[in-house]
Amino acid sequence: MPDSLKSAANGALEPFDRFVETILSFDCDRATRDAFRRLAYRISAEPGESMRLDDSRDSIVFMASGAAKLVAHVSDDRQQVVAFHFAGDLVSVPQRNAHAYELCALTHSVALAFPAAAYMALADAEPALLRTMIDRTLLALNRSREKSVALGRKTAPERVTGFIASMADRIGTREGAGCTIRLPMSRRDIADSLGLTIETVSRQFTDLRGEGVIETSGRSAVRVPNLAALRARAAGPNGPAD
Amino acid sequence: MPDSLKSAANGALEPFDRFVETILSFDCDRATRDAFRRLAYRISAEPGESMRLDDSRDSIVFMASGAAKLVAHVSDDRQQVVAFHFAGDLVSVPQRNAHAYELCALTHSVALAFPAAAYMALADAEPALLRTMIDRTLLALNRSREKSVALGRKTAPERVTGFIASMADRIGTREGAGCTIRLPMSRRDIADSLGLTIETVSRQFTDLRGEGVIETSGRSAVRVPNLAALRARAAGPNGPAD
DNA sequence: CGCGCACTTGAACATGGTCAAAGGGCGTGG
DNA sequence: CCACGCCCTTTGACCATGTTCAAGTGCGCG
Repeated sequence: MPDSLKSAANGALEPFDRFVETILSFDCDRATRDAFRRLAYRISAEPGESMRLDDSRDSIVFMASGAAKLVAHVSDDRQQVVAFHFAGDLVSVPQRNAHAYELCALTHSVALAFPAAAYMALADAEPALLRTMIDRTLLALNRSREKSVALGRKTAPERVTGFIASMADRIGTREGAGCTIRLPMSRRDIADSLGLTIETVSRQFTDLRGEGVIETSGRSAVRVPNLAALRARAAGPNGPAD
Repeated sequence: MPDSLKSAANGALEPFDRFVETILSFDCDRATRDAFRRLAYRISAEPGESMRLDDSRDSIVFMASGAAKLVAHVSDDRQQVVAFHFAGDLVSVPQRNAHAYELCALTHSVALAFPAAAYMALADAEPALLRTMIDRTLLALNRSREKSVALGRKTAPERVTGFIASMADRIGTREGAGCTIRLPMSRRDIADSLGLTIETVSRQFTDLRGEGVIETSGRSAVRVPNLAALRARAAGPNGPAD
């Protein structure tokens, strides 16, 4: 498949153009932009495929299109999805150390990868970009903290409800008081993200369906008739924590 | 207690001097340094006390001395310790939103707090500082991800062993192949950090003691005769994940 | 020195996991 | 276009890890 066709599917934009538009959206001088272009390498991956990164050093990955999961491998039969990422996201993937991290495509994805050290060296010349990096890293940190709270202190029903609410915010399409979501990840991915098993996730979906909080059609489509009702359930039986 | 005495206990260094030494350790011009000094407000807290931050906006807190826990409150009877922080750490504390976050002293602590937005505005003039901020935020992100892995996919024995190994690295004093740790946090704090109950944590300590992996004296002193043996246990029965 | 609170220990219980099997979406090939 | 079949998902029954509830122990502060 020629690149021209692929970029047409992505809104007629080359991955690097999308990167410039999303990340270098300040007054970035031409030389710097070209330096980033030379540093970047293009990655595309099909569903289930791992994004081939240089795992001998930290990487920074810009998701030009698609959806991916960042997975930490604990042992052969245990893995934890640390985060989900979608088009426009900037993902920091650490060099393999204590746990092996892997960025794995959920749908057909195109991304740009950079060696983190060289990327940061370039960014040093552009304070505006450094600010963007901080803001995005802080966003990732806050999401990660919220995940810790869920994994450490929430029940299975709360985790699943919270997950659906979060996906509604990130990739749902609003419809009045409700929302429709096309989930790109499998029940296993959801389970590995929430620290549960596929069976438990499935049972929670069934319960939510029974209570009319969600409707499903097929494996991936979820409709939330009333977002407020969903969020109320996600906070637990006592309501919001303040 | 006059400030002069307190700073003497902290190695004869005022909190702000410690901040300059640790964070503004690049060639920072005088005007900027003074601007940071005017922006900072000094906080000191005794064990169990919450650090009084302006919770209407994000804060950046520099721990000049002591130890603290960053706690997310889920409901009255459920809380999650999101991170522990020690002298020299820079903590990003979000404005209260979904969950109420609180930075709470474990030992007598002195800190400098800044409104995050104003702090970042000042930092914009100093790329070297922005880099420091990114590096430290990434460190926090990686620690948070590792916590997610532990909370989502590790057993109680693995979590407790991993916790002790982590504390050995951060605040332990090496002694040949071993290490001695003075834990500033209670069993409850450990439990709230690991997503367990105090009883489970206590039982794990008892087991580790029985197997000779740790020795304890009093409530807070832990000696690890062999750090390698501890780390081997922390990785789980299958050994490291690669 | 003695009191209180943190910690430890024990026994019953529950949430979610494991094991097993049936059902159904969705891609493939006819 | 429809039928087949794989594999993801759902459902059910049993089980285990960690929680809950309850009682005892001892560290450390006043």
